[in-house]
Formats: sequence, C-alpha cells, structure tokens
Amino acid sequence: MANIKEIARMSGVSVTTVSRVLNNHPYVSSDKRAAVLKTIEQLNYSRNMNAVHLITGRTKAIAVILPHINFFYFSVIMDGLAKEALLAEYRLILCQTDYRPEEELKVLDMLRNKEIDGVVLVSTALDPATIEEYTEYGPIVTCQDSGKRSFSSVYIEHYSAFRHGLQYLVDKGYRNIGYCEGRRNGSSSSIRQSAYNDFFTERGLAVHSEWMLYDCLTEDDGAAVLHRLLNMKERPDALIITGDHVAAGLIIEAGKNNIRIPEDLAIIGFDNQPIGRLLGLTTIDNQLFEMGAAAFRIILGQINGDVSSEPVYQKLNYRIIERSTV
Amino acid sequence: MANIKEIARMSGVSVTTVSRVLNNHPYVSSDKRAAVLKTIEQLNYSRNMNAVHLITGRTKAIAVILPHINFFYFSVIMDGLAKEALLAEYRLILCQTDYRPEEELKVLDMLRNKEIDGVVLVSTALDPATIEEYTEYGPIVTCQDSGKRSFSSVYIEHYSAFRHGLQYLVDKGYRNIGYCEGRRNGSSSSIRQSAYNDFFTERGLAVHSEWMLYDCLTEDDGAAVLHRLLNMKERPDALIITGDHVAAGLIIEAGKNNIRIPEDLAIIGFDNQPIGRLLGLTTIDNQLFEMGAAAFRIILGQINGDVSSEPVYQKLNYRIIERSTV
DNA sequence: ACTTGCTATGGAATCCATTTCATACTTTAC
DNA sequence: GTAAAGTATGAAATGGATTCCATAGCAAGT
Repeated sequence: MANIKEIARMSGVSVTTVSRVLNNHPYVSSDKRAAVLKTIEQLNYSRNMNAVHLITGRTKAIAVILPHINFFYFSVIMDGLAKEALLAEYRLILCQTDYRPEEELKVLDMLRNKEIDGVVLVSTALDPATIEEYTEYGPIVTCQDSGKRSFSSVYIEHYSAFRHGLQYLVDKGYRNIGYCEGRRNGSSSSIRQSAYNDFFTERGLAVHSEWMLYDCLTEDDGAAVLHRLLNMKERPDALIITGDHVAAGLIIEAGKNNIRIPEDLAIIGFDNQPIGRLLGLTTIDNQLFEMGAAAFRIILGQINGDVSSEPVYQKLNYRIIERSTV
Repeated sequence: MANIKEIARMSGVSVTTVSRVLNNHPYVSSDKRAAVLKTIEQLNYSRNMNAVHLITGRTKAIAVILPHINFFYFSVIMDGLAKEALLAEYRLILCQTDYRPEEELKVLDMLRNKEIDGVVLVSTALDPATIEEYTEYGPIVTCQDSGKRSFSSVYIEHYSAFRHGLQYLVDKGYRNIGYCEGRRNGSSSSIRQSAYNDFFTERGLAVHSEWMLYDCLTEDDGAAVLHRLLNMKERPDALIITGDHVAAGLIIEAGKNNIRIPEDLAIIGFDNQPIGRLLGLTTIDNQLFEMGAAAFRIILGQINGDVSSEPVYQKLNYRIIERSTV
C-alpha cells in the first residue's frame, strides 16, 4: 500500500506538501496540489487513520456503555447519540456490557489508552466515585443524575417525575397505588423507591411494600404482574410502571382476564413508547432521544473545549402525557 | 504521559523487554518482568493503543452499518453481534446511516483507512457490486442474501419464508391474502414481492395489487392499515405482515373497531417479537439474534484466517410459530 | 567435542502521518 | 524604500508501540 512518502516522491514534492493537500491547507500552489491529487488517484492512495490518531492524539470516536441495546429505553438514547454523531462525523463504539463492572472498566480504560475521545455511560453498574477516577483521561458523560461530580451528566429528575406520577394518580382519586420497577438496585430504581416511600409517609399513609413489584423488565413480566395482583388479598387500584412495554404486557393480559383499565386498575407508564400510544396508555415521557442527543453535544463540547472545561449537569424536563388508562 | 521508552529506561531494560512484558511473551526473566511491572505501576503507565494499531495494522474493531438502531429488527441483530464481540474482545462501531449511500461509503472507506478490521452491513442502500469494490480492503459480511459475491453473507431465504407463510394461510382456508411491507424498494422487499406475485400467478389466481400495502414500518402504520382495509370495497381475509410490531398495531386497532382476529381477519407476522407473543400472534421467526451472532463469527473467522479466506454464505432457518391469529 | 535448540536480551528498523521550524519569495503598507 | 505580512515549500522531529535480526549463555543430544 502506498503511503504519504511515496505520494510525495512520485509527485515531486515533500511529504509536508502532501499532508497539506490531504488536510486542505491553503498554502499549496494549485499546480502542486493538482500533481499530488493526481498521484493519489493513480495509486488509489488512502490515509492510514491509525497514524493520524497516533500523531494527533484524537480518534473522533466515543464509547457508549449500556447493558442491552435491544431495550426501547437504551436504543432510543442510542438513536439520539447516533444522530448527533453522524452530524459531527464521530464514531460511536457500542459497548454492551450487561452491567458487568469489569467490562465497563475495560471501556473506561480505552480512554486511558487513547483509543477514544470520550465515554458516555447510558446506564452503568459502576459507582460515581469509580467513574471519577477516569475523568483525568478524558470527558465522561452519564445519562443519569450522579450529583455534582467531576464528570458531566444529562438526566431527568426521577424523584420528582415519579412523585408527579403518584400525585397525578391521587388527583384522579386513586389511593391504593402500587409500583412496578425493573432492576432492584439500579441507581434510578432506588431514587424512585425513595420517592414512593416519601410520598406516602409524608401523607401519613402506610407504604404497602407488597405493592412494590420488582424485576419487571419485559412485556412478559408485565403480563405476570397481573397475576401477581390477582393473587393478592388486598389489591392496588392503580399502578405506576417504569416502562411502557411492561405496562403494555399488563394491559393486554388484563384484557384477557376481564380486568378493566382504568376502572379496575389505573395505569401510568414511563417512556412514551409507540406501543403505549396505541394502547392509550397514560405515560411520563422522559425525553430519551433528546437525552442521547444532549449527551453527545456535551461530550463533543468538552472534547473541543480548549480549556479543560468544567463538567456540565443538564436537566431535561419530563412531561405527563394524558391518555386513557388513568 | 509516560511511554514505553521511559518505562524501559527506568526499569533498566530495553523497550523490547518492556514490550514483551506487555504482551506476555515468555522469554523474560522474572526479575526483569517484576521490575517492569513495578515501573508501570509507579508511573501509572498505559499503552497508547493507536501506536499498537499503527504498527500491527489491526484495530480489533468492526463497523456495523444499519439504518436505525431503535427498530426491533436491527437492535436484536445488534444484540447478537454485541454478545459475540464482547466474548472476542472486539469493538463494534455502530454506524447508523439511515440508508444514506454516501454515509455508508464513508464507513466502507474506514476499511481502506485501516480504522477497522471488518464491516457488517445489517441492511444497506448500496448494491452488491459497489460493496464488492471494498472486499480487497478487508472482510465484509451482509445480513441479507446477496448471492455468491466476493463478500460473505448470513441470510434467511425470504422468498421461501414468505411463500411458506402464504401457504400456511392457504392451508388454513384463507384465499384473499394481503401483504404489508416496510420499505418499498428494500433488497428483501422486492424478494418478498416476487414471492407474493409468483405464489398467486402459479396458482392461476389474480394478484390483488391493492392488497400490497407498503410503508408499514411502525405500530401506528399497522393501526392505519386497518382503516385502509375498512375503506376497501373488496377486503382480504388474511394478511401477512413483515414485522410483528406492525401486526400488533393492527391487532390493537382491530380490537377497538370490533374486527375479530382471526375470524374477520387472519394475521401472520414476522420476527417473533415479545409484543407478538403477548398478543398470540402467529409469526415467522427469522432468527435475528442468531443472525447477528453468526455475522460476527464469520467476520472474525475471516480476520483471523491466515489465508485470504473464501467468502461464506450462511443460510439460517426460519420457523413458523403457530399461535392464534390464523 | 560439537552441533542443535532453547532462553534471554537489546539495537534498530518499521508503521505513517502531522507539525514545528526554517527559509525564501512576493505583496502590501506607510 | 523598507518594514511587515502573507504565500509557498521542505527537512526533520514527533507520536509510541512491535518485531526482525543479531548476539550470547547454557543445556541436551550424538
């Protein structure tokens, strides 16, 4: 394969001039530029980007850490990231690490190794303190509220969003409210859990811990929730569910079992998924696409920031979409 | 930042020895190895992978071209790719290019530029002849049947699968069969279209071109299909739909409009999505996860193949999953 | 005693582009 | 008419590893 030296030799110019042509530097006479371009054409020359990465210390690549790509939540954030990356001509390295800390650390090490210019942690098993150890190597952005850290974050206030959801149900007259959650120990799971506890204790009401249903990750889990409810002696009359696809599973299963929504059971979901709209599901939209896009813009800003820029903490606004399941 | 030279100097050994330690080469005495490791620890040294990529000519990275990540079809294939990539310690560069040929070509150019070791085209706007021009630069795998080309492919036989679906409907007594398709001019769209045409003309039956419904990509499109049907003076009594989520939209909308499934309208879908299972949707599973995993294994085999290995054409088997919408 | 083979080590070449610095010519400005 | 600014070009340093080749000590085989 031809390299820049050979192009230079064959064009009768120096390698510097070839590099200038390659990089559209203005100080090249038009005849030399033409000669270089002709040689490049002839030899079908193409730059070795690894050499460029080495000398420039940049790769125009960003790693994205997430547990599973084929979850609505993650794939929409990824879509937001990817749209911006395409515009900025950046590469996204998808690191699907299944919440395995050792794999996530490997990705952060890529930052030390200069393989990438930044890392976006969409959802992670690592604690913020561990992540902070890597901020010296390059910009890091998380898509969850991590407080004021040495890395940036884009987030919606799950505590507040969740309480809004509960308040909405209370306003509509529901008093016995249950709660479906995905992972038990996720960073935002625990925030929502406190929101749930606080909401009821503040009002002097009992917290029904048997109505806090965990491990609701899939449509099937949603369907199973219905049967969990049917087996309870005291049932909630409303449910707040983190993930419209889980709510969809529940709604469809309810239909099969003659449980009327919302008369027998009101439901509010999260994420504003297409399947939810179809089912008339009331939901809290937490701007997933925008979250991905914002995460990319922040990290790009930090990469291009001349000064070692301060971390950014960007809050996004959720909104309740009223439909007919409450 | 420290480099290998400095580590060598401080450890009192040559750079070669440091490199050997870094790469677990056996011919290093244990005392020198210990000295090197100690210095690495002290200086918090980390390899610059760009230098490694330059000298080795490999990057352990593979680009994946697809139009949209947040489609069930693509995200499941991506999941399959990602699982294998994690095992092999390879990076996946997600190139969401929205079927834009110029962007797809940029990705193929990464192969020339030595930024990546291979390319997987999950779904592409490029024609096979164009792709073939890049096979000299590295291994390429497509996830669609491209015939015997100079690049590899993993595929299911859409023609055959589609005809099986039609046959299944005919066997169940349906005669007026319509067809919902996503993109009008996709490579597998046209294959299915011929399957549809051939199936009926072979039997001496008329092909109802008004029953060939295009641009059915989302749940909402599926819902819209119902109303398209209701406005027809002559309606199909069965529908074959490429994508269970589209079928789901249709089924849910049918429920709202008192159209009974399968009595008034039988439906068979594709992809075996969770939402389909929930709805009891009869579907054709085309092994998306396995397709992604297989694509990765093939490309990895070609990267590691000492000889410039022959392209692989791997066929996967679809299967009909009988549920209750037919 | 001599060849062969294994272990251990380092020097130097190699991968390939960018960028700083130095030089020199040509305009423009005052 | 001369200083300053802009244009054009190239030599050489730089980024940071891997690996080929050469050398040498030592053990085993014949």
